[in-house]
Amino acid sequence: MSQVEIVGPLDEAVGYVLKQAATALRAAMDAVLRPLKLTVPQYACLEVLDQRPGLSSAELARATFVTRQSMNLVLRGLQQRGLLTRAAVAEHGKALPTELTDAGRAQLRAASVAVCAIERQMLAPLAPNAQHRLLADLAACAAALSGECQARSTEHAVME
Amino acid sequence: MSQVEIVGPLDEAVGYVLKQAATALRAAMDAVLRPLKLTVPQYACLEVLDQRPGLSSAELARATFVTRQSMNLVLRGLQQRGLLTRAAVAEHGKALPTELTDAGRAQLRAASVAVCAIERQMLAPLAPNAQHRLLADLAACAAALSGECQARSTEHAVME
DNA sequence: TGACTCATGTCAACATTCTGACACACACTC
DNA sequence: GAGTGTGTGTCAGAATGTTGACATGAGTCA
Repeated sequence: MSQVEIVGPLDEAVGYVLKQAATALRAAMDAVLRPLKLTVPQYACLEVLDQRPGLSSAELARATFVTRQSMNLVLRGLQQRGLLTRAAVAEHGKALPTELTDAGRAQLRAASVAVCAIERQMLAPLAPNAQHRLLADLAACAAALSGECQARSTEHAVME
Repeated sequence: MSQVEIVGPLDEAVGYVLKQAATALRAAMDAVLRPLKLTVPQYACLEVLDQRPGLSSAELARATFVTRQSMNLVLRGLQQRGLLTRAAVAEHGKALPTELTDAGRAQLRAASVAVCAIERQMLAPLAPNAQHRLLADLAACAAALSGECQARSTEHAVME
């Protein structure tokens, strides 16, 4: 029985530390977003929508790692508060393009400042180059897991 | 407008990529644990308990990033399946020490092998030294967030 | 001793998210 | 044109996790 198959101490397991970091980030974001009356999924929705206006609910859901059904509730809440608008009728297929309102953009701006502060706090112990490295490594890890389903051709690492 | 306060493209936001990696890992773990009739929280519970026998439900909850109440349900399910035992009476305070049974250890062994395979797949694109660096960087990020939160809310940080 | 604080286990109510299911709209093939 | 496949929006139910609350046991300090 080789040691490779045994999980070492938890602090040395990447999965555990990844979960720890994600949990801490989630809690911190939740704390700073609460005064703005925004949940993390709501903020994520606004952020994605600001960068990619016109996205449908289903596309938004994939971008924020939730189901279409959950995103639908999020959108409904944000729409009622006047932070975004959805087309009443579909131009193409059944997808209803969604866009931020001015109020939504203003709210997002405030939230974005708060969240950026959290990110800076999180990355404070790391040098700038280490921060970029972390970003690239995490992206590679995510791709290595999710990419397995569709393409196994990633035999070689793509460096940019 | 200063660029510092604006979240850049999502792919360059550490929080976003962190969430992406955590979600992918969670989904992959869920897939390999399902045949073993284990959920991710259940596996996490077994893993922690194996490394630190005798932990109470509350301690277990903190170690696996859930509430005491949730952990209680997890423990109840695992206990009914004979994978762990809880002391009927508390020796000290109200804490009920928990330990794995032989069946629990066997189940954990199988799960651990599967999860380790996932971790290796996730880390495959990274060189060994990059893997250790990622581990350390993530730990530093988590500490930078949770340490600050604790210090601000309770005024005194408990370091061990 | 008594009051206080802290941690634990547990109950109940609540919120959030997911799974399963259905109908609809478009693109493609035959 | 008819059939098929994919993507989308939506409803309902279930599972999951959380917050709030309470009683209990142990330690601390006046």
